[in-house]
Amino acid sequence: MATVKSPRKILVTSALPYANGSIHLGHLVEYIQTDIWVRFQKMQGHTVHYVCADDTHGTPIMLRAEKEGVTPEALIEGVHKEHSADFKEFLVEFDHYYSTNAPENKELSQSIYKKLKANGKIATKTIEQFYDPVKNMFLPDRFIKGECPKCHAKDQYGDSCEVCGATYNPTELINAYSAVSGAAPIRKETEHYFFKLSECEDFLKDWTRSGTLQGEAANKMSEWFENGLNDWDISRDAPYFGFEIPDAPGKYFYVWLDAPIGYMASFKKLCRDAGLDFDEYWKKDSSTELYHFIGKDILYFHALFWPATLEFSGYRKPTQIFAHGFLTVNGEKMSKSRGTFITARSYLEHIKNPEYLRYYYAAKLNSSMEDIDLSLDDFVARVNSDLVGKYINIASRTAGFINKRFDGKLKATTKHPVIEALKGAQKLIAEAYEAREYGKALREIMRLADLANADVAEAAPWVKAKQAGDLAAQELHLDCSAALEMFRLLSLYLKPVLPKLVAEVERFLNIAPLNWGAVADSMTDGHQINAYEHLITRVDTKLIEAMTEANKENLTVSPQVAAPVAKPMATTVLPEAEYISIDDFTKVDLRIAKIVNAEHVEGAEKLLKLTLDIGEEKSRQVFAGIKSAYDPTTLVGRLTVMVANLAPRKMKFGMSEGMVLAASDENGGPFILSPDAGASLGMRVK
RNA sequence: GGUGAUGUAGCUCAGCUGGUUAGAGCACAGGAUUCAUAAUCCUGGGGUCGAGGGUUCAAGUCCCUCUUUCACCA
Repeated sequence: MATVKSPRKILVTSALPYANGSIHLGHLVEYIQTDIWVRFQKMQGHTVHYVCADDTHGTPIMLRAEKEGVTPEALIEGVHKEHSADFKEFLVEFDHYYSTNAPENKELSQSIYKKLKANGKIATKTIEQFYDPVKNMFLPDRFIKGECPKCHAKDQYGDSCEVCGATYNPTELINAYSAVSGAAPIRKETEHYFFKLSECEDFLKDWTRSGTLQGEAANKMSEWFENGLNDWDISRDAPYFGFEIPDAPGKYFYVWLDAPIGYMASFKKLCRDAGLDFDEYWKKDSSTELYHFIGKDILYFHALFWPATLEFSGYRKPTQIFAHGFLTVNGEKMSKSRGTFITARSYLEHIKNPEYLRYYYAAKLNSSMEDIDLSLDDFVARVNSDLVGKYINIASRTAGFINKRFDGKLKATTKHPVIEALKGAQKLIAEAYEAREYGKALREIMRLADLANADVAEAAPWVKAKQAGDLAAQELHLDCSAALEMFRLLSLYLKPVLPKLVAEVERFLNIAPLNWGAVADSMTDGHQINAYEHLITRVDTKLIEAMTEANKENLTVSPQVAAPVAKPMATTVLPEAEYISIDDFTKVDLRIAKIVNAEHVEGAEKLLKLTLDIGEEKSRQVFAGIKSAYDPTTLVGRLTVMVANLAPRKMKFGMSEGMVLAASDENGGPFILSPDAGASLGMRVK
């Protein structure tokens, strides 16, 4: 498969970034992963088109534009420029980078919709939704805020609580308000359009089994199948920034309907500009290949809606979906407070060289959906040791002899064991790239670089350089030429990852742009190279520190916009309406309880079963969500505080007759309470 | 709550369909070398492979239970 037989025709996409924010290090995992694959395929001599676009529609864009006092079109145009510049600097080389807000996309979206409708795959249904009576618009869940029904944290989103992690429906929020106008939302009926995904189950099950998905993704799919497929709501009511649905005034396509069609639209524009045949790539029985690189979070859209949409509107389906995991930084979710929420721009400003990051990501990437970790210490160590210490060092330590002693002319090398080993690794490396096992490819390449360095050490050119005589000179010439030939091959193998650096290597070695076929070549007798100038510098740890510091500062600076609102919250007392009376408080019967037994609950992840004695005839059984912090055996015998008059509640594992109190926040806990010495079981807490 | 992943040396990770004394890079220690932006080479220490059961002649690798971290769904 590796070397060119008949060239393949391949269309590749990366997921469309939303035009509502900047590209950050997490996004870049995917674009770098895709770009490496595309460059590798192009080096193989295949015909590859790599397209992408900004995802520009939806309520968040509309509202943000409004807030900034610009049109949505102006907003997305600015973001498009910013995104394009970021990608370019990270050497992500799209053949076309478009926008979903483009005529081609409108045309395709509407015609696909019409075909789905003609195929009986569209239904309408009247549903009830939240509506902002002041702003006169329907509200997505994310734009409804209120008090969490579980922990009563304020200002939580309509779908889940960021403080306690509870999930719920917007209807359950206490004192719900619209994040847009602040008004209390009302319920209102509206007619929506649905794609009948429920009718596509058989097709999708077949498609899933056809080798289009990674094993883990297929597992995920079967989980979804078990739950049953629901019809997909594809319409939104005006006002909405997007495309209108044909013959449905005031109804717009939901952003996720036209986003993947944006892949087609971007390619369509490329076809028009470059004279390619759109239908050859998208017609139902196309023999070309189509690959989508995505994050695992959007597998649902790409593995269910998207193939079904294509199938029932008469297009080809993706050859494969390549899902990757998320990025963590230093083992944790990217965090603004820790300074690890790093934008592409911020990286460029501080670290400058994008190829360090490309190399590090490549070293960590494989074909699975596992998350990958950017460990900043490891990043510095790895880049410095692999790239500077091993790879570039080979040229750096031998080129000087060639230039000084031999006028920059090489000696052809024959039958050198290390060069043979390097050439012999071609297949393994190509297979690893093809399978998106970049980590494996780079491990092999670095093993070969070690071999090259060991060979130079054994040849000891610096010894021969001091010896007199033709023989020593000839050997010196040969040894250093061989080292540079090794360097040429290593450069070739690294080129998909480090295109810019290798372009400089090509200039230094004075050779044509390397492609995979050049593995078989060698630099010939008398080949003239250029003077060596050092090609790469080490990463300085200080730059990393400066970057994380700067990103921390960003956070403390930017909230100033919100500060006038936020500040009074912290300093002023609660408004009177929030007070409770002493009577309210005394309704809560708090008691000192003795934990007489505590045990694990089979099948429960968070719960412990406690038996509490508060001096009643019968002890109480209480389930408490404290398993993560307490070993049951250490709890037995100690005193704590319980709510004795909480209504008993039936839980999956039995009745819970009360509640123990515990403190926690995002930094830790839960911590249960203990009374001071002297308190005894059954005492009332008041 | 359910589901899918995940846990291997100080750090970051390899270990395919179970098979000799568990590997790499970095870090660390000792030695060599000085061509190379302190890079390179050789040698070495270091792991009850998350925990406990089980299957097997044989398990990091298969099965069960528990546990860590992460994600998705409701």
